[in-house]
Amino acid sequence: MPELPEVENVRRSLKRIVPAGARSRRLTLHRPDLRFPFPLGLSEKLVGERLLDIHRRAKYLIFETDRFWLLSHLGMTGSWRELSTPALHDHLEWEFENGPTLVFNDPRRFGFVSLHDKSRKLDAFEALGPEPLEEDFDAEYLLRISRGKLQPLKSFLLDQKNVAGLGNIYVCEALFLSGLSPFKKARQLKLENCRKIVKSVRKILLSAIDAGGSTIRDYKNAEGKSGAFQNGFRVYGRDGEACRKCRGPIRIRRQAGRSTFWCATCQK
DNA sequence: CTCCTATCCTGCGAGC
DNA sequence: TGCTCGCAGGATAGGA
Repeated sequence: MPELPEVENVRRSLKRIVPAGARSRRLTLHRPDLRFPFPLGLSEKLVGERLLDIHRRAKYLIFETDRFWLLSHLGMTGSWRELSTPALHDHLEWEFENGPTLVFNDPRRFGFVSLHDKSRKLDAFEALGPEPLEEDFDAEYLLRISRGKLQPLKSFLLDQKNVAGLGNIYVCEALFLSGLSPFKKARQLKLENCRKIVKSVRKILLSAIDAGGSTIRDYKNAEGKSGAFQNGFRVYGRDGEACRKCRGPIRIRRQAGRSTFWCATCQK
């Protein structure tokens, strides 16, 4: 479900729901695990902790409390919301004193949460590449890490250790904007191509964040608001339809287990 | 190494 | 209408 723009919108909406410094009263689990078992002693450890801030790294939400980092990955169908009516697949409830109760819901259970002591080094993100909206994601970096790689651009940009936060939708959209084929080999990239990619990725992500993310089926932020960026898709989910630029057909092909959408005329 | 496949799980739309 | 099939926004272990 959620790529960087959706997670960023979830983060912002969660911050509007829970007042900074709200004290954790109780955390309830409705099953032992999601993708992984819930951390040992999760509920006990978080009681009395204040929620100081909510951050994002790649597609991870990071709840910062007095003593812990609580990481939440949404997988494909994970969502946070303020509890009003209980629903099927509500797995975790987090109550705050004089405040709301947050609920994590995840039908497919590909999501997970993990708990990390702030006094220890956080190594959960060590394998992740740079944030695509930060300065260290630039053309020189892309050129350097793409040397010798036979991998097609699509898989190269989906790989979280190259750049962290892109998923299937935004890679397809960014590649269309860059005019580069998803099947081009990474090692064939020239510096100029890398500039195009960096610029396109940034532009797509910023527009998508602004639009509240993309709602294909069921994505909503924590306040229940859907995204609107799906209305601006140039290629994703548009196979058989006319390219908005050249009027040729948008095509779809299976690539590394995922659907790739592209325009064979506009992307070389 | 590098790259692809299968896998975890539920829900839904297409096609019969 | 009801069934089966394939696919879905992610990540990763394992095999070629």
